[in-house]
Amino acid sequence: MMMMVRKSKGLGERHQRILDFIESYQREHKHPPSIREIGEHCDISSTSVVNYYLDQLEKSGHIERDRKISRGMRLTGNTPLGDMLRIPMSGVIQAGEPIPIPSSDFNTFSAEDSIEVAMSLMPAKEKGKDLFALKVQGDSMIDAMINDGDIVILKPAQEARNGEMVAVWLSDRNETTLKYYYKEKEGYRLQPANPTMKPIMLKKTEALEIKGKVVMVIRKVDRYN
Amino acid sequence: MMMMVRKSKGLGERHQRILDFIESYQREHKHPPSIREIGEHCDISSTSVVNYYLDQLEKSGHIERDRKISRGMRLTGNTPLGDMLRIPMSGVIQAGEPIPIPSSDFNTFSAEDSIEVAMSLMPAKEKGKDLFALKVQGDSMIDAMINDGDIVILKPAQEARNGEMVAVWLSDRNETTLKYYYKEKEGYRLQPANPTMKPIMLKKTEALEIKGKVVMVIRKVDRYN
DNA sequence: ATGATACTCGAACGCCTGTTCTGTGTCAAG
DNA sequence: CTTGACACAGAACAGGCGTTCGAGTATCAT
Repeated sequence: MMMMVRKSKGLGERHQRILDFIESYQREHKHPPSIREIGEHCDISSTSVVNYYLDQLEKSGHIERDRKISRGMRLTGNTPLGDMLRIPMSGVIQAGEPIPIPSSDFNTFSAEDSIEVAMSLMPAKEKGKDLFALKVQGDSMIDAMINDGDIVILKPAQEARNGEMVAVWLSDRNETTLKYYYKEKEGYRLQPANPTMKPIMLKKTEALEIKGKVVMVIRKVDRYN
Repeated sequence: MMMMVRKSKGLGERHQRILDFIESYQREHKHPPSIREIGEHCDISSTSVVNYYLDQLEKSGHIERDRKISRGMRLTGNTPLGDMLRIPMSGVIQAGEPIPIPSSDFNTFSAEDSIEVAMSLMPAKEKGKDLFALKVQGDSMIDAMINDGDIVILKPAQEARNGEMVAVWLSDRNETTLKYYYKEKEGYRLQPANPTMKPIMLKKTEALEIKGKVVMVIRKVDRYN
């Protein structure tokens, strides 16, 4: 007989697999799977075993269950309701400091600082899941029409096409900024979103590090409340 | 026997009642009701009658059904998943024209132009349901740090407290504008969000109509894509 | 060895639930 | 008046589903 991996603490492979299945099933069918369906897709032949794991997942707080009710289970903590995007807040962005790109460690359930955005609000194909959000600190982005306290949602990128708004690090000036990006024959033009302000012209020799593309800006106007 | 209200077109009272029940049940139990539960709470004694109405609601597109699956129904169009707000887009806002306040006719299912915003994104107690959204047209709001194409979410209001950002109609100037509102002894001060710009000072005699409070600003940066 | 613990299986039980069929009363059109 | 669509009730059927129970098998500390 094969050896079984033992993990008295934390999630075993089976737990993770069940969790993943519930999520993908929910996304596809718009409702949770039954115990037997979980068993089939996770190679568990007995419904009692699935129930056994479900109990553990409930005790560990990963799911909630409505006993007796058919398919009465749901993931907790995240609310992956299919049309909501959860974007991690990986820090602040300010003129004087580089952008804190989120570490790429795939921490499935550490949804601490994050914001939720409706899928339907997301432009085009940006619905990928490597987006991250930053809180703007200071008034240094006013020429990008972005206020102190605003939230910018970025997609990691090292290069950009003309006309895209990017977050760049200008090492020569030791400065982070958000501008519309244009590559021109003599160098780069960084155009502020505010049409009344003038662009920054860069020669090809000057260092310009693209850190990401701006996907969305959100401003909560709840100050003085 | 009692007379039955007939409405071959549109939703009858029963349809509406079932729809409402499904929504409230879902919110409370995190999963849809069964046919029998609908019957009990809507005073329908037969499961077949509930099924009868459910079929109609499905055909009319108000719900989706997974036949054979227990509690396999869900509201469509709105996705009232408890933590999503649906805000109607009631038009555009531009400097030269008054704000189109949404007509207050309570059209339950005409969710045509609207945007979805996660509850968790909403400031404080603004989670009321009389919010409305406007698309900014033109560059006239740049001193409010708001771009052409941005979406502003407003709460209807006729008065405001100091420090709140309001949408006002200045009839003397024939102009709509978004500013921070301050009532001062000599009149009103309308402060632009952009700290580099100067406020508008108004005397008490000048007309100032507050139309709403700004709750949120959303900018989708998907142009040139 | 031995018992405790963790894990797995298979089957049976019984409620819950969607489906279907028969029948009844109402109302408008022919 | 007849007819047929419509709204509704009630009962019975069959399958889905969570639950429970008895039993078996590793792994490990004692």
